[in-house]
Amino acid sequence: MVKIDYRDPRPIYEQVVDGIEDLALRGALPADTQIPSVRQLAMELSINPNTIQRAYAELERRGVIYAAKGRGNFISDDIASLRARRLDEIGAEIGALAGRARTLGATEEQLRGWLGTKGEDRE
Amino acid sequence: MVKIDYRDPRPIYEQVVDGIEDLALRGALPADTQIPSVRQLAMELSINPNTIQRAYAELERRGVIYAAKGRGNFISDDIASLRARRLDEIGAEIGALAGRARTLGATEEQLRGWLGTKGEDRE
Amino acid sequence: MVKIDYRDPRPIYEQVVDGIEDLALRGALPADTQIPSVRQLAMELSINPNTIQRAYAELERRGVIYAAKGRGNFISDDIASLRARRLDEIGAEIGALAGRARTLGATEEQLRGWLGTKGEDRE
Amino acid sequence: MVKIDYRDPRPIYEQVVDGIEDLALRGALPADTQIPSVRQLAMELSINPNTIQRAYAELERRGVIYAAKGRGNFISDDIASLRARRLDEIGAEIGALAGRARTLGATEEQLRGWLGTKGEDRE
DNA sequence: GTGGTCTAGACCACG
DNA sequence: GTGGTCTAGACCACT
Repeated sequence: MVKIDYRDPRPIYEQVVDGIEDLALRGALPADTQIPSVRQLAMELSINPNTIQRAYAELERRGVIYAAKGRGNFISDDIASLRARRLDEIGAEIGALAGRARTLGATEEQLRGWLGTKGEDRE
Repeated sequence: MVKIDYRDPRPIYEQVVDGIEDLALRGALPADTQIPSVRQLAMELSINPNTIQRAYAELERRGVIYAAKGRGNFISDDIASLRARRLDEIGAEIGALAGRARTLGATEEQLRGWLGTKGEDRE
Repeated sequence: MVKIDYRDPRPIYEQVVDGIEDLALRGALPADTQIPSVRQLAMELSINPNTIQRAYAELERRGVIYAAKGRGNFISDDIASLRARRLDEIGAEIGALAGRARTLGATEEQLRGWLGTKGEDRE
Repeated sequence: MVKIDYRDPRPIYEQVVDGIEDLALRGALPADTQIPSVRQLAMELSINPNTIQRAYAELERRGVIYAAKGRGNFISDDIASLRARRLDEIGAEIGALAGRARTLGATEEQLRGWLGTKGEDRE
């Protein structure tokens, strides 16, 4: 489901949140898919259940999953709008970075180069 | 010299570091310019001197300033290489974000749009 | 873990940094080993926790350890490259001292003698 | 006489001490040579006379110069022993560094290489 | 419990 | 006056 890297400086709950959100936004987990229960995922990852609980709460707050009492947690069915929102955020970040780069003297050519091209895996 | 935003989630010392580094990298503070003393800036910003001290220590570690006991802190020369390094970092970040955006289905047109154009201030 | 010498003119936090870095570089602390918590080591050495905190921050900056909020501090893997870098630094220092010694009239024989021989502990 | 580098992290008085000691030990200033008065050197270097005063006091303490009241300061006539002592110190430092390098896995060949060879200017 | 940030106040070395 | 170190004690985020 998700991999935890203990050397990652990010808190564990955040790694869980990001991992599941990523799967959902990329479509790897279709709408209404049930995700593991808190206890189950906690066991799987050898992590304190409180940590998973917190991650799920955050995912629900973000609208990525919804909880059905007594039945479990499920991927939200409105992933499209979440994806759009996320893209907006990324766009804003890129815009801010580009502005800062220009301030420091970056050329337009450099900027376009950093963006990479489709097919190339820049990350 | 620098503005502190208490709503900013970043720690205060980091805001100070980024603020002064920005001024230095943009060339607003020429080489060997003396920057405010620890105590003075602390008073100006109504911040504990230790916090400023920590910020200045980080700036010295980064090579942005150099400190001399009993004399004060000064902008380093060789800002050029720091600027180049910083631009590389920004480039890598933009590349990573662009890659992630493509994964989520962003079009090349969107990406170019986010980059903005010279003169436009996207942030 | 580390010994503090109050007659040593070096600041305490630096003695802690050097002590732990030494253990890590020599391989006495394998990768991913957890080191004492800030508070625990502070108590052990009868030192203020802030001082230990500062030492650990420096160690993290140097890549000797990595920290995870709420979990603790751990020895970094990739100690090998740190060791190589450290050896380069020592080599440069020795070279500089040797040059200075020659300026003051040291003979090549003296220099070789100072270097000592394997097995002999010169310090 | 001596050059002050304001970017040098060493305190100014130490730069003066080291500079003059260096000249004396290398023989550039023969025994009993008169060195500039406190005021004169202070003016020359645009430095606070107190700072020069402190440097001269340290030089006298080290036996590099001697003060003749009312007549000025002069290079000591027993430079030879000072030089020998200084070489001993350097030797000890090199020995310590070599020991540490061995602990980190340096080979004897590396050590000899760092020492450099006569004629080569390693510093 | 863990690490990280901040404040307050003290002391030292340097100019 | 300057920067640098240390202590004491508080608060926050994370597990």
